[in-house]
Amino acid sequence: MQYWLVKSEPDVYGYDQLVKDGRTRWDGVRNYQARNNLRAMKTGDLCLFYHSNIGLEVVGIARVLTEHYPDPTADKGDWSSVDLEPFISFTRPVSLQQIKNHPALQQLGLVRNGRLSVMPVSFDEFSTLLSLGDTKL
DNA sequence: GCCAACGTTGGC
DNA sequence: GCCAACGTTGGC
Repeated sequence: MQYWLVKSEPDVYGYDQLVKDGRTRWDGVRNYQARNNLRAMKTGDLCLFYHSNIGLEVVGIARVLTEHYPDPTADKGDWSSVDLEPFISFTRPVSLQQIKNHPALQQLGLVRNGRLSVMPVSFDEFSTLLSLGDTKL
């Protein structure tokens, strides 16, 4: 089981929308590093769901439903998508400020490379974020 | 709205 | 293969 963090702008596609839809295709990724991370996802992996631009907080967790397949929204190039479903909503969202201030989260991709939209997260980081979110699995 | 950080493109 | 120019992302 691997852990990830995915970013989305909530005015484009927020966690609430994922809950409403029940599942969604995570497409439109056009960055090689992020794409390679998508390709490494396995069914059942858990993704922390971060709201960028607006909110700036981790709001919940999504679950990987399918392994990667060609991104149908890409008319050229070699891009991939996976499908996600909502898994659990955080009792309390975890702000970027909290993350930046937390000693155990300094290695998080979100802190180190603010522009990467799909990144791996260690089990320890995942656990830390879960407890900051006042949430249990 | 600004700007820093990063990725991509294209000329040489 | 290098690097300057440009575009995009995302926090502030």
